[in-house]
Amino acid sequence: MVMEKTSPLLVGREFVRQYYTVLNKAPDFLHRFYGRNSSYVHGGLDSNGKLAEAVYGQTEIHKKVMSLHFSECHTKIRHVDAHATLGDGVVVQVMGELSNSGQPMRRFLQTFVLAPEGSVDNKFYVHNDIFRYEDEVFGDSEAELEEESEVEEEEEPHVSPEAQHTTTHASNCYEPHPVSTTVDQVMEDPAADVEPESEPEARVEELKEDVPEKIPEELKEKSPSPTPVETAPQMQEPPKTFSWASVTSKNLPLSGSGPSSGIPPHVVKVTTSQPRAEVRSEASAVPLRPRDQRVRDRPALSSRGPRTGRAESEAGEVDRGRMVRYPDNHQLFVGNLPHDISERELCDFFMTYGNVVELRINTKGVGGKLPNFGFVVFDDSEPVQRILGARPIMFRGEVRLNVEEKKTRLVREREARSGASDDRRDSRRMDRGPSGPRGIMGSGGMRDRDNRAPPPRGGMAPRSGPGPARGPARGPAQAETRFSEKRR
DNA sequence: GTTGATCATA
Repeated sequence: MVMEKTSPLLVGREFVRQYYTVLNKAPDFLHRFYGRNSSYVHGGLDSNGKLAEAVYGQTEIHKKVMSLHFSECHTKIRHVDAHATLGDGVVVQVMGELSNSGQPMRRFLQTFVLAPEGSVDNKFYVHNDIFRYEDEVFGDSEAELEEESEVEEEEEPHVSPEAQHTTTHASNCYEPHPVSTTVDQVMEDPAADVEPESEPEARVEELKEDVPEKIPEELKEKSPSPTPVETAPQMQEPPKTFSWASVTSKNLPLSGSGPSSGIPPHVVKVTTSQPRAEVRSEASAVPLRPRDQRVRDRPALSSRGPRTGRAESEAGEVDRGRMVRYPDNHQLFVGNLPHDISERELCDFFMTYGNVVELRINTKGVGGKLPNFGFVVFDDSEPVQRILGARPIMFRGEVRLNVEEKKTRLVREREARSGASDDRRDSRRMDRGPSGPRGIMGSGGMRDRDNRAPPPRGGMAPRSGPGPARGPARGPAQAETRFSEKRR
């Protein structure tokens, strides 16, 4: 399982997040995901009542998109499949429901073929985009509906068992929550005002990665590890900014190349994670090193994970086999857990801070004590820092979780010997202050070349308690946004 | 109250 990072599934999920976010927030930029030879069809019937045909090329796609008048387009993603395909591409199939302009949700099936951008690894653009509404294909007469419903039931078991599990679980931990882009507040970020630029083709390059960046916060979560940025009070604002590009790119080695020149489309970069050394030739992944300079060593991420397994297994297999360990700084020790907590609940809780790659609640103490601590592993150290900085972390609004960066035995011993408490305090102090002298957390590093800094991410605690948390109250909001979809 | 287990090896 695992290796989400490098896997096509990861790529697909990230893409999905970005795509639907753009669709919701800035549909006029949607065309940037495409290239000159891309194909696009988005449901609809032509004058003869037949399914609409595709249009080709970014310019036509842009026109088409505009003609569809996306507005307040909300999407609920029910399932995402992503496989590596020919030419180092990734084929992504999305099943979900979409509502445009306040209309009722309609089920759809959308398939994307993401092709490597070419000049730079890990960058992709949408080469094909096929979207169909279920009702347009199957019809929606009542009779049919009934049948459908029956079918559904039957089918669901089919699909669902797996799909749902995946989703469920996944949705808890890994799945992109349906990007219901309802992000309101969040959007306040500058990004929101994406300037409507025009000339797609012309500017694509510039914008390429911009759009995504500005997008919703959900995407942001993955922002690359923050470059040490001082985050002032703002940090608390909308948290994560991130772009597909950045996300993916965050670990990219090559990212250096800023602009991918030459290629038109809004390119999506994907990151896969792997340790630096591995330059891979294998199918998908490419690991890498974040562009951020602060990256020093990045151990590879491993692929195992308890629950994640399933979800990831679909795609993760590519890298399977490779074992890697998660760096300690990607791991968060969580103590003072309520005894009745489940991994799932914990996962839901921490997902709002970043991508949870693995999570375990220690059950060791079974012999008498109940488990009250666990580890949450993220795909980056940044969420860990943010969490530490957001202490106190209140869970269920009442329990203050004891979150700390995972300590190795050695460290603990050392601390024990030399006044650990002091150390600990110090560390906390530092962590906390986003505004502190060295805000480490931050917003990071998004890669914007334009310097549009992503809004600091900060607010974190999904449910920040009363505490003086430095976490502004936004945390909750954010969390809610995400959770809302997931839970459904 | 409290910091795991896992892989395979030069």
